[in-house]
Amino acid sequence: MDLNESQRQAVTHVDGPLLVLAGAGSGKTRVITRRVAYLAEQGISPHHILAITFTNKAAGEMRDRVAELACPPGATICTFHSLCARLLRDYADLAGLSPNYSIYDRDDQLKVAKRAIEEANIAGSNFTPARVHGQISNLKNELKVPADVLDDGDRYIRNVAKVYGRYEKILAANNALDFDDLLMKMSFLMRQQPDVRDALGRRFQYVLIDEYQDTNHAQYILAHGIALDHENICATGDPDQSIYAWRGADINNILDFEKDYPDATVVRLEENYRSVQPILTAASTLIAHNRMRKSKNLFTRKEGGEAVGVLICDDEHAEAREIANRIDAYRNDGGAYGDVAVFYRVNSLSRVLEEALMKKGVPYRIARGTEFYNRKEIKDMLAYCKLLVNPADDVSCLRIINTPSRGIGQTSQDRLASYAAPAGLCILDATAHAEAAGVGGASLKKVNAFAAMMHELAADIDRADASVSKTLEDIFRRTGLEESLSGSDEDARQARANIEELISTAAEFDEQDHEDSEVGPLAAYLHQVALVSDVDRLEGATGAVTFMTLHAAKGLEFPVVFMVGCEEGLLPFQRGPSFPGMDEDIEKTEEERRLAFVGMTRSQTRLAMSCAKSRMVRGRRTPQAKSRFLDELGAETVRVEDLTTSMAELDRSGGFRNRMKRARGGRRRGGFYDEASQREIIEAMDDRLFEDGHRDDVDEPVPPEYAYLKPGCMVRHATFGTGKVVKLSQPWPKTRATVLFHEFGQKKLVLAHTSLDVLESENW
DNA sequence: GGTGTACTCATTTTT
DNA sequence: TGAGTACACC
Repeated sequence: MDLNESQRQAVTHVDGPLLVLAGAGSGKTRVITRRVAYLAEQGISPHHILAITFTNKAAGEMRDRVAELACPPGATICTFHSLCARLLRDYADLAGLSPNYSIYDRDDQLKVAKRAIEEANIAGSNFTPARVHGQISNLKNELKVPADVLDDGDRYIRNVAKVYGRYEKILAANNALDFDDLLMKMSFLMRQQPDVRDALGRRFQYVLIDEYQDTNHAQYILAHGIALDHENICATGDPDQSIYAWRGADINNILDFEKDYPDATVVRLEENYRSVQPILTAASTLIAHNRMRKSKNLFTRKEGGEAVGVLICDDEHAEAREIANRIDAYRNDGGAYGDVAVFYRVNSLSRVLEEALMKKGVPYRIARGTEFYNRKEIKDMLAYCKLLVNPADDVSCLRIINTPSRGIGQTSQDRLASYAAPAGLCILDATAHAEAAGVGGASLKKVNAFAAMMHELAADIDRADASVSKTLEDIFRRTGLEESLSGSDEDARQARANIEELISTAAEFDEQDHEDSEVGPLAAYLHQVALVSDVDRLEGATGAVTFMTLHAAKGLEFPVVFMVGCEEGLLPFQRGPSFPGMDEDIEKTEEERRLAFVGMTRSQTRLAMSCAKSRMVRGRRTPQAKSRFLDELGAETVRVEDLTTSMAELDRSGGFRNRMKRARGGRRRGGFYDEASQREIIEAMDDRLFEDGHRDDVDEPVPPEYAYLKPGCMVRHATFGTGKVVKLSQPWPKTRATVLFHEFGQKKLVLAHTSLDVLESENW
């Protein structure tokens, strides 16, 4: 067997609780997949095996790898959320739900939170939907209902409890669940219905949970509930990689596993197959500074390897330039761009890096979860589906009642809503009583037409032969979405392509068999889609440098890694001011240290960590101190390179910036061009500034970079990346431009909000 | 529905 | 600084 001794031990352990403490890069995934196959070889029906992961991506990979091991199919390999979604459909009656419930995504959840705040009549900057929703989410993860915190000592929490109560009422009225509900309702169901728990225990006789260090309380209860009788529970994870406490993950779940199961077998996977010695030593030395952990002795047999670089730079621009140069050099030495990753603590650090790489012509990609399913046209389509499956879903109803616009304006919507509420109707029902609701004139006809259309669509779905893809096609055509997107502009083209893609994923879904008899295929499809984000898309070698946050890096590996912004305040992250001697939250700092550890242990052969002595933070140049973590790496395996020059500060704070600023009437941004290209721009444009760039209406020169913004220019936007200007909505001076971005289709950008950098223009 | 402007707020985000 | 948003106005 191609396993080391401890891996073998973990794989071949069959009955009873097992804790696998899997160090970074120790072959954990291999152990889990082999273990599933091994259990099957021992004559255990795969039907009785449940493997739970945190992401669909991980679940998919595990399924593939188990299949490769010639394991008979039938094991349940899925995420906590998808497991619960399925069980709640099966047990809908017992859970007091209707199985066609909608699953609300983050946007929908925030809409509900917003309404709940309004209804609870609580205002204040502490009560933003996002914030309150976060609190509610945490409470749900702890399996707390509003009543549990209604008498809390903290007034803020008491108010949150009020909103939480309203929030739950709204969800219930819409027959909808949020992500946390899936876990919470299922936990409650198991608690209240011993029969359900027994049945699940009998069905899933072997339970495996991956990334156990990131489980929250609800997930803990679920896993242990299922395993209550047989105790065949195998938890794998690494406490040193627990980085989601802020989202409710409880590191004590893994630290206390042996208390929960005193008989547990504990296996430590300590041989690292990923990193060279200096990287592993530095990372281990760093993490040894944490007190809340199980000590581990990671080792590697990989010989050699360079010392970990610690780069000290003048500022973020110097840092970015240095990294760009090194990536360039690596490539010239025969390396591939795709080998390289750059990690940062916060997304905002990516900008300067992007600029530097772009200037060097180094291709890069940013790993963000900007999902396919977040696009407007996709969400519109799915909202129609949700509404058809679940007419009570007012959030979806309001989303599409006037999309595409069909003359049902805010007023009519309000009338329908206020008619529906006291009558206990949903809004879709209310459209059948539009006249009674006070909708009159032209709007009345429009509402009636909408009601009739939805009625017809619903009737068609009920026909037995309706496949999901066919339903989607019908919706696209008959709701007028197709017509509204029939234009020839890039926006519409992209939207149509996206919808085609959606329909083909639905066709794939149609191909699979689903035993789900509780609900129709459309409902099952919606539940699946709601729980899929496409981080899966970040795959394969692309020949580009990869940028991502430290959080996003978990589970990945790269030959070459740069970690930027290793400065106090950024890593460890701290909001607000701090000073020596100030009380610190040790647990938070330890999580930050784990985050640094995760980042470092992603790298296979080369690792450089950089810091800058000064950095722009929220529009202010701020002196930065290097991260304490850099001092905790141990001196032997680290090579410090001081790249600071006394000249640098002078260059940038010098007269040129001010000149730019004055030329721009004291507004707009700066800091993108290096001095040489800035001079070039100014010189090229000095005599044309008046002609092209002077605003007649305002006695103020136009910012030079915008004066030359024309169709064909390459531009860069902080959120969307680089793109090409398709058109300006009117000739300059203007405030809006349409830009074609490779990944995001066409976006209208408001230049008055200073969101663009012009990269190159034929006019220069 | 498009446009301009004034305001406020600023981690990480597997589902 | 800069981006999203709320709102007023056409």
